[in-house]
Amino acid sequence: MVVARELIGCILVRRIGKKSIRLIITETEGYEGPKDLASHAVLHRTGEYKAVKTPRNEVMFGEAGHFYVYFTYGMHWMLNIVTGKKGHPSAVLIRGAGYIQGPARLTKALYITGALNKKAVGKRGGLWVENGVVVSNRNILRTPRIGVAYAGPVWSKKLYRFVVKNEP
DNA sequence: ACCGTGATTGAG
DNA sequence: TCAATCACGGTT
Repeated sequence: MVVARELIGCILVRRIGKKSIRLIITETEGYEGPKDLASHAVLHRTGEYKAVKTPRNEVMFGEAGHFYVYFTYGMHWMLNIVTGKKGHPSAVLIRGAGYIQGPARLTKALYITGALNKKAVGKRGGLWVENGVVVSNRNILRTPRIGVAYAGPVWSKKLYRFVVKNEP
């Protein structure tokens, strides 16, 4: 959650050939640990919830500083950065940056696909984060995460979403 | 409010 | 095997 907060105001840089796109991160969501019922790392088995490594969520169980990029709704890519210690699956979903609102629009605008999954955050992969502007707490809204009703009454209400106020 | 689109998951 | 679901976005 600390990372989700810290990423607000940082600059997401995407390099495509000789050109780069730089966008200030404006919206993030944290998914933290093996108890977070909203997390892809936690499988909803009958009568039991458990953190289980699968081909899709595997990278979440590894070292921090790698991308978790997954495909959903048959057409959208989602960009996350793994943040937890090894074996403690956690990630931050980047939901908005610059003028772009929405996680699927962001990946589309930055040409982000599953090719970046499991890659390290850095220039080698052509996608990285730099220090940007300082955004104070009073300019940040904390809300429940979006689209996680399946996580149940407790976990769906956690204030794990951070968004810069006054976005159009 | 409703649907596209296909990977992932859990049930049989 | 098969059917439901989905960390969404565009259209009605």
